[in-house]
Amino acid sequence: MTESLNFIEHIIEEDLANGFHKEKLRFRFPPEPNGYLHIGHAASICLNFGLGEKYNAPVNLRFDDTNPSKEEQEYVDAIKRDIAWLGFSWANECYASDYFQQLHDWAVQLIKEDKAYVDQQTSEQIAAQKGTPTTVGTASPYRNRPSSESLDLFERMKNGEFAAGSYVLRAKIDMSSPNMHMRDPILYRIINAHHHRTGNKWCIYPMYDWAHGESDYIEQVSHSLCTLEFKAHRELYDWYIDQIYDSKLLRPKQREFARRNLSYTVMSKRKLLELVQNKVVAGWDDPRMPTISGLRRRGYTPTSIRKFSDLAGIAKRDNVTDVSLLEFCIREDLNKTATRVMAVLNPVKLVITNYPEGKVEFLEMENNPEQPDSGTHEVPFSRELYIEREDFKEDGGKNFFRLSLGNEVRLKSAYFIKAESVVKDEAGTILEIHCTYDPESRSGSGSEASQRKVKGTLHWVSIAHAIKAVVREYDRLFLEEAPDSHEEKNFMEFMNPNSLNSINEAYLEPFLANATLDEKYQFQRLGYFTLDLDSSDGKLVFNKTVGLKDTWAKQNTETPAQNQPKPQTSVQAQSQRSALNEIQQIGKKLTNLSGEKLETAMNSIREFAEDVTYDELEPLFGTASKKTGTRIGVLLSVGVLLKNGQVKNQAISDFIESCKNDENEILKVEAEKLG
RNA sequence: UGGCUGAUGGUGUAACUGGCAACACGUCUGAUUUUGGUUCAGAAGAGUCCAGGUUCGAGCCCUGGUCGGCCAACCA
Repeated sequence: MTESLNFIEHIIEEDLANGFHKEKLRFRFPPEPNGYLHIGHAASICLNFGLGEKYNAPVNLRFDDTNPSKEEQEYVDAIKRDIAWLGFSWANECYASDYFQQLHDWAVQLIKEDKAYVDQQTSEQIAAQKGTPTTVGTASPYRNRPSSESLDLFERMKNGEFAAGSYVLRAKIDMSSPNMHMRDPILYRIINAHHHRTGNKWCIYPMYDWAHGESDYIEQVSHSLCTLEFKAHRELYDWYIDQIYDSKLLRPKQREFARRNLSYTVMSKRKLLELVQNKVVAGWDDPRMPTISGLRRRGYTPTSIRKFSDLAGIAKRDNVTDVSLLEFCIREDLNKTATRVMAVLNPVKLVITNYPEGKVEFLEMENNPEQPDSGTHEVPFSRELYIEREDFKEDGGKNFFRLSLGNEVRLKSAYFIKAESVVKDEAGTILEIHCTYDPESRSGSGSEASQRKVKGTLHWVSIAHAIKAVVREYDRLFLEEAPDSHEEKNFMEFMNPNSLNSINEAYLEPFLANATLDEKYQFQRLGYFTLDLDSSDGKLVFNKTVGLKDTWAKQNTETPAQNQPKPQTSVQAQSQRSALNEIQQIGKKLTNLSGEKLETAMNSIREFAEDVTYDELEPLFGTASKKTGTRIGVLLSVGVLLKNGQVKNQAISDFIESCKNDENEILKVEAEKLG
């Protein structure tokens, strides 16, 4: 199979073609142990480890532990657990902190070469001298301090003689560089905190840029892949390596890709931490969190997450991937592997009046129809059952395939029943449904009666045998597709208040008394569920991973079609593009529309046209005749201009005339209107 | 006002040296079905951000724009 390559693979292939030895390929995944991994990290993990598998190259797991004030062993452990769970194994477990001595020695070398100096200004002073992206910086008064003096001060920094914040070591590069990162970046700062690995051995710690590239070099990583926001760091990354580079060794190269965003959630450790700390969620592994541990607890499988990363791909542009793709991946996996069981979440009592009281039958049910070898298990059947309240309507109507009075349905793996009557309380709520069953129709009996075709098949549990459980259903955490893309609003404002729905008394078939944390279940007709950590002996708690695809629910709710162009109604969207641009955009789609949608589109063009000047519009009179939509947009705008007092000059007349002769009906009609 | 970077169906990605814009999700039909699931068959949906240019031919090359993202932590 010849898969198409992503742009990183193209880079590697090109390097290989240019003589780079395949055996020297080496990658790394470099998390900072300051939080839990999320689905965005999974993209990076799958990229790096996937490359390792593809080229049979080692992949290191390297903890970027250069800031002890934010990092903890707990995070190190969680990160290792998550990567291993995803099914990847790293060649070496590395830590930036392993290289502290080497990094220090190289820093001393830089000072001796007059490429670094100790600064003793406040961070405010240093920031002020840094300039802005549009104005150059100014030199620190300590920039030309003799290197012997810097050497002495750096040694004393290391020995703990100075307070935190009083001294830093800076690289001497270029205070007027257009790249802010090159304006004498800080190499070392003093932090008096306990480091989770080096303890109190050090009180000076290297900054990210100084540690990262050099660590790549030490480990001889060939391709150092990171996200787009580090693009501006690349120049510095290269500068640092230049200072210590030995041409006999491999020189790492940094390349950047776009981070993966998921709709209806946030994907930054800082924001996820905020959710945890504000107790909006129960913890890093809350099943609503986009963390690997959250998804695991929710019931996602490693296969599904790797598949998702595979399908979503990797590129350089900003993106928001729809969660429906993730949901597709987990459904696909679970459909093949989940054990089918029956559970009723919102029960109503069903009495089979012609079934003997006290009788119990144990019926066979397939564990998984997708896997013929998966066997069967027994389900008890009796006179009184629970079915789903939504599965009964006294008068269902034509499109209602479930149970209604006088109507026959099949009970899954059991018998056909026909509803005869209902018992209600004073408020009209149904308390019991009374029905009769056909004794000849038992599933699997092979009888003629058992092979009848009916539209509906319902799931059920026997009341006397059912076990109770808590079932937690989850909805998206945010109501907004991209909650953190609004500059003027905090992402917390978009929280979905109903993201958790806990059902305290759901009824499960007794088979589930032996449910395990590893096993995945399909509650038939409802969705995929998995046991939660909160379960204990006698108290079962299930998480709903994802629902089954539900075309019935879709029919009932008038959800707006998702495959239509989004109406550009937001003020923000409109103000960001010029009116003319909007007209062109709408115009393009015009020839695909008809009826009401066409009217709406044409009207919005007319609205935008109010903000367009003749001078802007005129160049478009020459628009190629095959671009009919654009020409209609231009013509409509001309109409508005004329209405507002624009004089009809020769150019306009010519344009209108050419539209009249066009093949397109709309164009002709609109042109006629303008004379 | 600067530097860097990106723009391809509703969404995410492809398209090697310029050659019929492809795949997946999603959407919509129909068939099958003891899950309104699955499976199978099919459909709709893009003038590749805009305007020029080069070329027999441009998503790709050139020129000029537009719009988005990133960059001024002793964070990573």
